[in-house]
Amino acid sequence: MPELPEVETVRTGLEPLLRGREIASVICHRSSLRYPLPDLTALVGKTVIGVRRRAKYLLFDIDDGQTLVWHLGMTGQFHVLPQQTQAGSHEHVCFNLSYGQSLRYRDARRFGYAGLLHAEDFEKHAWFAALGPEPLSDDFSVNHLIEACSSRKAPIKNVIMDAGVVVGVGNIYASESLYRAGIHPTRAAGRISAPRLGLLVKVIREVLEEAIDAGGSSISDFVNADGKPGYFAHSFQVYGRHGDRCFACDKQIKRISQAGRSTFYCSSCQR
DNA sequence: AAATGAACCTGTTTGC
DNA sequence: TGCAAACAGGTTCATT
Repeated sequence: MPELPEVETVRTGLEPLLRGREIASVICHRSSLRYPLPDLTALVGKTVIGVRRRAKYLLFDIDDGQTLVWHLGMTGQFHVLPQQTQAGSHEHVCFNLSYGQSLRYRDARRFGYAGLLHAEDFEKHAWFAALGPEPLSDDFSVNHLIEACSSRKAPIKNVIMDAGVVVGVGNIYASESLYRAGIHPTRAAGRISAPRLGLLVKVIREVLEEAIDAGGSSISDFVNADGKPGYFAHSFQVYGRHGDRCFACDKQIKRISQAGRSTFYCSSCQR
């Protein structure tokens, strides 16, 4: 389900609903998702003091100095519902909160995972230690991308999806960004000029910011904490449009497979 | 070293 | 229509 804009949309929706809420009880319907779940009952009686995001991870800061780290995988969703609401299908965890509401985690494919880490050094954990910069921060500079691409023979699409290079760019926004930058997705990263990589940095930022402003992209089932879909899918130029015409040049959008993922591009506009 | 493919799961779409 | 194969927003691990 989620790339960076979708996770950020979830974070924005959850933060005001959770900040200052005490966790009254926890109901766990299974002991493991992708990995075994941490002991979530340790959170009973604790208070959520904030919700942050790093890469595609949600970070629930707890008042005892711990951070509940949660990755949504492909189909993970968080919803805030009244406590009396029946558990939905594929609902694996329910946190009952003060003031009669509950935070529910639902995840059909169960690729999501969670951990309970110490807030002050969570970035040393294996999930975070090798991550590259946030794409919307100044650390994701033109020089950083030039450095990461230099002498690399891998296709540029694979490089911008490499979380060690830059985080948060998933399969949708990789295709959309390369289209906007006019760069062919199979081009070797090390054979792209510095000005073109500079343009790529700029458009990755633009695409992600526009998607966040639109509340994310809902392809089949992405919804935010209020159960509302995002609208950025209406803005796709290439993703999922294979066989249809390019809005710019009228040629057919192509679909290929790279590293096991579908890539969409225009062979005329992207070189 | 770096790149591909499989694996983890279930639900939905596509194609014969 | 019905069934099976293909495919889906992510990440990690094993195998070239």
